Amino acid sequence: MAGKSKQPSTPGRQLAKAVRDSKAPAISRAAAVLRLLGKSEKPLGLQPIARELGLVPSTCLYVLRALVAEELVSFDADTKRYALEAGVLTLARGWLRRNEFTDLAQPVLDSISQRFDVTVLGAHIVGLDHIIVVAVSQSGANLQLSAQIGSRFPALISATGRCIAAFGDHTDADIEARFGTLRWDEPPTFADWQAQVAETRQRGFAVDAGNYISGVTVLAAPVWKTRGKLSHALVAIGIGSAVKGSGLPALQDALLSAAQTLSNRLCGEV
Amino acid sequence: MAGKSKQPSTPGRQLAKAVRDSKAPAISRAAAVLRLLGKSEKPLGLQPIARELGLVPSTCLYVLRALVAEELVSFDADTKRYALEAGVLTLARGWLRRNEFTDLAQPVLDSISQRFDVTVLGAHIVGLDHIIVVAVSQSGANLQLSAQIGSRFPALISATGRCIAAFGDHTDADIEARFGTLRWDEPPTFADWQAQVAETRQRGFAVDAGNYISGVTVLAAPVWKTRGKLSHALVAIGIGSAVKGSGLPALQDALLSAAQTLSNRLCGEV
DNA sequence: TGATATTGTTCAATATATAGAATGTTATTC
DNA sequence: GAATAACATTCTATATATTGAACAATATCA
Repeated sequence: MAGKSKQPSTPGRQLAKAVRDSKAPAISRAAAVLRLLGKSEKPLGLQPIARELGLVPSTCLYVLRALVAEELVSFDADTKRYALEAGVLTLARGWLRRNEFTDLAQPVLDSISQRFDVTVLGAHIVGLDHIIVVAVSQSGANLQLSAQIGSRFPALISATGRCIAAFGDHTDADIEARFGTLRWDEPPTFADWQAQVAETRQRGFAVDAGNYISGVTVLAAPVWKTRGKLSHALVAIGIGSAVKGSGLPALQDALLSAAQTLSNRLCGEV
Repeated sequence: MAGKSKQPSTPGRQLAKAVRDSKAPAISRAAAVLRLLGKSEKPLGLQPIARELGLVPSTCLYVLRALVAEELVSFDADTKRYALEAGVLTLARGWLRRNEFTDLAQPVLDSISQRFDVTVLGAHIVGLDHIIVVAVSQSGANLQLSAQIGSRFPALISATGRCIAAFGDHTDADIEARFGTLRWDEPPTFADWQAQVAETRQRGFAVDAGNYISGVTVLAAPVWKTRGKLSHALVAIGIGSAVKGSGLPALQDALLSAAQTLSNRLCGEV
C-alpha cells in the first residue's frame, strides 16, 4: 500500500503508459529496450536497463533473453552486457527493399545535392511526434552518410515542421502544445512562426533561416503519397553562403518541383 | 481434445518452439511478424500473417497493434494491411552508429573494391546459423547497394562458410549436419569441401570457385574481434575474368592483409 | 443486387507471464 | 585479501495475456 519511492525517467514513464494500454506489454518493453540500447554509447548491464525503463529486473531479464534469442540483441557472457545485434539491420533492409519513396527519391536527391552543393534529405513524416530520415544525399564523399538514415527529429522543428503545420491537417491546439516543447538555437515566437507557416502554405515550401541551428538554412517541400495526406518531405540543408543570394531561388524551385514530381508519381502508382 | 488439423509452415514451427521456450513469448511473436513483413513483397492482412506464423488471429492482432504503437509497423486503415514502418531504420541506425567493425572496415572495403574492380562485403558471423552483411563497397555506381546491407546468408555457404568451418570452433558433427541443408549452384561433395576447408586453414583465406553461384568467384578472409573468437569476414566477389589470372594473387594478398590489420585493430582497442 | 464466405474485432475463462523476495555470483571497498 | 555492496539469476503466487468462440464488418460471387 505504501507509495513507490521510484521516480521513473522519461522513457520509463512513457513505457509504463504503453504497457498499461497494450494487450501485449512485453512488446512495448522490448521496443523500449531496443531503443535504449540504440541510444546508448556502450553495452549496458541488466540493472541499468531495468532502472532507466522502470522495469522489474527479472522481467527485464526475460525480455533481454527473448531479444537475444531473436538475434536483435547481443549478449557478452563475460561482461554480462547487452547491445544491439546486427539482426536489426535485416529488418531495416526489409523496409528499404520495397519502399517506393526511397527508390524514387534517391536519384532526385542526388541530382539536387550535386547541382547546388548542399545536403538533401528525404524525411518520412510519422505524425505530430517526429520525422525519420529515410534517404540522404551529400555533395562530397558520401560514406558516413548512410549512418544518418534512421535519425529521428521532432516533427515541428525547422523547415519540415513548418511544412507539417502548413499542410498536415492538425488542430491549432495540438500544434501549439507541441510547439512549446521544441528546442531551437534561436527560438522564434509562436506568432512569428505562425506567420511563417502561413507563408509556407502560400509558397508551397518552407524556410528555416537559422532558427533551428544558427547559421544553417533549411528548406523543406512537402510530398503527398495519397492525395491530401502529407507523408514525406524533401529537405535541403546549406551552410551560410551556399544558400544565400542568387543561388537560393534556383534551389527553391528545384526542391519544390522535385517534390511535386515525386508526389505525382507516388499518387499515380498506388 | 480433437487434434489440430493445421499444418504450420516453417516459420510457424520455429516460432512455436521459441514461444514455448521463452518467458516472453509475445516478443518472439513480434519478431516473427517483423521478419515476415520484411520478407513480404506487399502489405499483409491480419489473417495471412496469423496463418503463416501459426498464430491465433486475436493474439496476432494484439501483437500487430503493439508494433503499430511502437512505430515498427504501419497500418493502413482503409485496406487493413500491415507493413514495416520506418521505425526499424532508427534501430538500425543505433546499431550502425557505434559499430567499430563497420567504421574500421568501410575505408578498407572501398580501397579494395576500387583497386580490383570487385564487390567487397563485410560480414558479421552470428553463429553456425547465418551471417549478416554489415558493410558493402562496389566499384561502380553504389546507390542501390546500401540496400544490400542487412542481407542474411546461411553460415556455411560459399567462401565465408569455409572460413567459418576452418577457424570457428564448431564440432564436425554440427558442421556436417548443417552442410547437408545448403543449396549450391554446383554442390561440392562433403569430402571435397572438407579438403578445401583444410586448405583454407593453411592459407588463411577461403575461395569459392563457382560452387555457390556458377561463374562467380568468392574470396573470404577471417576477422577476429577478440583473440580466438571469429566474428567477421571480409568477402570479395568477382565475376569470371575479374578474379582470374594474374590479378587473383594480388587480390588474395590484399584481402588477407586487410583482414589481419582489422583483426589487430579490433583486438587492440576493446 | 442479395447471399455467402472471409476477414477483422470483441469478449470471458484459464493457462501463464510477471512481480517481488530469496539465492547465488561478481565487483568494489577498506 | 576479507567484507561488503551491487549485480544477475532462480523461484513461486497471482494478476493478466492468451485462447477460442461469438460477433461485426467486408469482400466475393451468383
